[in-house]
Amino acid sequence: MQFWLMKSEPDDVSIDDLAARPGQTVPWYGVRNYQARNFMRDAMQIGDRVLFYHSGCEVPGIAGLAEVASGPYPDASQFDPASPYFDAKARQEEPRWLLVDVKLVKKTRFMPLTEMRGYAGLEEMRVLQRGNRLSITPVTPFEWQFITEHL
DNA sequence: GCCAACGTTGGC
DNA sequence: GCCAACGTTGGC
Repeated sequence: MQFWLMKSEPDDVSIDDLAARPGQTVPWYGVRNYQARNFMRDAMQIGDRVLFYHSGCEVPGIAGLAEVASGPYPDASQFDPASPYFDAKARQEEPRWLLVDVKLVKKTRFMPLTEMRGYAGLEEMRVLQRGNRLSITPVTPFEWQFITEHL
């Protein structure tokens, strides 16, 4: 079992969007970074736990807990010219971009990024490192336990 | 809106 | 294969 942090822009998909559809899975579409794609393709397992993080918004931070609900499969938005995630170089027979389904475990208390930065225990956390832009980052078991205990 | 950081592109 | 230019992310 591994742990991850996955960023979503709430204007796109928010924790409340997931909470409004209990039990349903959502495809984690739109990842267009190879490192993040490779985490989904090569490392994630069904049942892995996920910190659902709101980014690119007024108050960024952790909004809930989710879990990986599928293996990797092609992200349909890469083939859709109407989508902002369209990739003209992607081929149906050789998709570039993959995704996994995620499902909400629970909406939690909101833990702002500023609070996360205040915990000495989270100093090493990948998402808090300077210049980090990866939308999917691994979380250590210690960090997972620390955060869930403080939610 | 600004800007630091980083990834990608493309000319050579 | 190098690297400058450019685009994007994302916090502030």
